[in-house]
Amino acid sequence: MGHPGAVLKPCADLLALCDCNNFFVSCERLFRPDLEGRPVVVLSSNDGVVISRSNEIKALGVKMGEPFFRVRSFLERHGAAVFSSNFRLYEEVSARVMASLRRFTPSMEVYSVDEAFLEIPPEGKKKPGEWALDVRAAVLRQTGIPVSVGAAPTKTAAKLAAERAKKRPETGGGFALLPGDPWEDLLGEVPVEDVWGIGRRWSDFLRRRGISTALRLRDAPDDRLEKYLGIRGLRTAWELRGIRCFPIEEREKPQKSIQSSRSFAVPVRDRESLAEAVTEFTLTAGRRLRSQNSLAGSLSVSISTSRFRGSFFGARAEVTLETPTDSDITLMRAAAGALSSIYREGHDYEKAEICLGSLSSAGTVQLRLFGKREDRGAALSRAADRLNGEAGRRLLLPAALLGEKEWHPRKDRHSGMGLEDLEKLPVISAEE
DNA sequence: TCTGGGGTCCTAGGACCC
DNA sequence: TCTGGGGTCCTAGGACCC
Repeated sequence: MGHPGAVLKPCADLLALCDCNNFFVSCERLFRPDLEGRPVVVLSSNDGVVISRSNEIKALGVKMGEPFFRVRSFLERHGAAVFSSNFRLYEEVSARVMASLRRFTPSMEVYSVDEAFLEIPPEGKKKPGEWALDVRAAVLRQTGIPVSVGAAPTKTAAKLAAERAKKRPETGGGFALLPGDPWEDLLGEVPVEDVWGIGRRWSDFLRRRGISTALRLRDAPDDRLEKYLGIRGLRTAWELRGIRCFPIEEREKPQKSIQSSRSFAVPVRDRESLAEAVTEFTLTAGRRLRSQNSLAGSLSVSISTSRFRGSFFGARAEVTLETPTDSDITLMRAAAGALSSIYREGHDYEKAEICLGSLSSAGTVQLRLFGKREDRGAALSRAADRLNGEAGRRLLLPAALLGEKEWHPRKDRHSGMGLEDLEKLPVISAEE
């Protein structure tokens, strides 16, 4: 014992993971009930790779992250519906799912756009399996999104429970994994690489040492785990023993860094286009910076050519800002300076990225340090946020960014749907 | 022709200070 | 010319996640 930082707390409490099934696909199906039962995929930016798959697609053997060009004709042959990603829609639907979940729990952590950990309330602890099914039914009724709910003493175990609920129709989409025999049985069936927190490198390493299942990971010696996988790996094993090491973190913490990047639809050679892209990404990051009420203390710009063709060139420059800021004008100026310090002619650039770092709270103290000019820039940026927010698109922007750009990511198969488009909503008759 | 975008945490090693 | 221990902070890189 004596592992500092690991919270040794016997599992009197139960928590649950609620995981939306095939989330992006399910969002697209909200507007296209005719796609129920049909193969559907959603593609990444630039229609590059498959990032969400319906069950029918999974059954056809199409993998997550598969480049679209490689499966395109295969998908056509099978009559699959293909969508470009529409993150604005997915975020709106996500907010509704989370609101629906909050009614079931005193404490909840939004873990990702399609997942949340919930503390199970006292009444749910008596029959956690039934409680899980209730949650699933309510979310489906209220939002139209199918979810899987797994209940267990720890997050790592709840992940396994939710996976079981998703994969086995007989569970009805809800499953409770409680210490005892079923616990051992299930852990024995789960490949070690399917455990939350065990990725490619670690599972290869573990398998080479005969640790091929979640059960074997649970029973591996602490000193070896800590030596080879570090504290995170050790905690994962403890969680499989039913000891809670990763608590539910209810309070939403502000992000510590904010990045914005895109691959270009076509290679970019000239400095001007690259500068446009960097400016656009800076505006995107700036808006998110202000929305979480932070100031950036540093900013970095990276540019690179394709990883897949020709000889690779990449460069990165980081600048420390004189004063932490949330002014687009200051950020854009810094980004332009960083870009010109790394730009080299003669390369086919495929991607640019900007990252805001050293974030601090835009609260009390720093504001007094601001000079007048900085104040104006920040105020202007916030006014733009307000206008653009109300319009639902970018109305106010630098002239250089007006119009369609060749490098803008392709979205040939965008559904164009949003929850605010009432006229576009399909009319369906549903039985409750 | 065509291969995503956005995060977090941990650790090792170097710089620097006493 | 050779030579110590210990602490802190920072950064880069690696691992993981969705």
